[in-house]
Amino acid sequence: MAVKYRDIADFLEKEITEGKFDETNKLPTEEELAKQFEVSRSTVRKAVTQLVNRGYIYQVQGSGMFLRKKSETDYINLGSLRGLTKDLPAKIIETKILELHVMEADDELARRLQCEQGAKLYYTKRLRIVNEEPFSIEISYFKKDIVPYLNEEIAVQSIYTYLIEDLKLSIGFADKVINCALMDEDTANLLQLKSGDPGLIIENTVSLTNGIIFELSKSIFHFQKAKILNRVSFK
Amino acid sequence: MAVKYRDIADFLEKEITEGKFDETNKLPTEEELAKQFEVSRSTVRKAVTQLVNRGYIYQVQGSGMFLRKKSETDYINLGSLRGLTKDLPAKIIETKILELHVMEADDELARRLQCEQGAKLYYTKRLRIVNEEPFSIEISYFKKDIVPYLNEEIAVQSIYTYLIEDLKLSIGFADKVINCALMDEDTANLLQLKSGDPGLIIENTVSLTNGIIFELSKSIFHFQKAKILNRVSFK
DNA sequence: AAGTGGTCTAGACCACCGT
DNA sequence: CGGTGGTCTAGACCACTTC
Repeated sequence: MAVKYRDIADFLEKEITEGKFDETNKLPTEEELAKQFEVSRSTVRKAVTQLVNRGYIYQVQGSGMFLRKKSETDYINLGSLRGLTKDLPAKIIETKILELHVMEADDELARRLQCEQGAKLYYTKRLRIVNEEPFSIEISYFKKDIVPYLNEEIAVQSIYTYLIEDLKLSIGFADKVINCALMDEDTANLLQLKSGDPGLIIENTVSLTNGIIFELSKSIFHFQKAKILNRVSFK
Repeated sequence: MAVKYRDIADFLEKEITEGKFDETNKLPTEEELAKQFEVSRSTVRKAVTQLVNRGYIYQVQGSGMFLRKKSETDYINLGSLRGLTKDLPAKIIETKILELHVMEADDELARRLQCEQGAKLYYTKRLRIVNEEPFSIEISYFKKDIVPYLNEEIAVQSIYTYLIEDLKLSIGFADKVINCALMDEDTANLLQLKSGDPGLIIENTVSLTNGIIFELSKSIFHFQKAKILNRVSFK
């Protein structure tokens, strides 16, 4: 059930964000952590690797494990599944459902979702509002055979929390394409911008751990309000 | 010197990109690879993890290791250090040096580079040209105590190749912030766009493995020509 | 020289997929 | 049930930093 290295990583992540190591700016040694959690050094190293990949720490051979500078909040985190609520914890997030219904995949959608033409999909278009100002528009398509049910109550909150905790889906990987384009009038109006203003766009193709694509989404962000953060480790 | 798991990862990466596994769409089992490379299964798993993180494959417990759909070329790869030449292999890349000189860090730069005010920096501003059309403008600051020498000949080619292969720097991690903003007239002109057109921007703070920041950069991309790709694995 | 992370091994056992 | 990836251990030795 519980996996040790992930538990340890989550535990340490919490300690880090709570500032437990801020004085020294350093984590205990691997050996000390192994003793503390009563696991082998290999398991500690696996946990620590998670923290490196999540962007919290870096390791220096011969020296130790150090905290990375805390990232400012208010960035959209590209490398996580967490969604706006967690990315912008200090803000008030609201969601307005503009559309939500079942439809059939056309040519294009079938190709991009790797499914049959005519396959049933949930379609939703949502307006995300941050601190009472329009922030982004999110258009998503979910394969209905994988996400058999979706309603407004769920879509107003975090769809991903529902997918993971209720439907027990295990998300495997995603392709994210980021670009910038001029918006049409409808989109601009929703974001309280002018037709012809640009939007910052993330297109997302998400697969389960077994490799099956289950979601396609397109998020259009208010270009003056959204910044995307990506923390990379090379190793 | 050579590290086994990295050699194996690089070797397999090459085989994958050359299409060696395209028929089956599947890699050999971990055990088979261990036998082939004459290493332990743990070492194979470490190599394979690299390929997962690089976005080439995904693993399914109980089933095997499968190729991810090849990403279209023509995307800027966010997760790598490779630079335009490798990201856009089918294109002709040219670089025009607009500025290159040593300067001193002001307040703001000192803060962002975590160095003394007045510390010497290399400053360079380059125009990147793809298939004979302006593609992006890249402004970089390098700490001179870490990058003691830089000239036009180097800056016209891949600065990172120089840093890694000649200066033997080992890059540790980076913070990348992506956003979209309207360009001033100078920048727009360089990209053959109109003042007020948007630019797709990546701001990059790069550290060595020992945690010391050595570069700050800002790349402004032609909004109609650039797309950024990020492949994420959740595990 | 001592401390600390990095690589690698050999092996045990578990969890999941497909037949 | 056999095949294959996932977790975990105990220990050896190496590479780098720090003093």
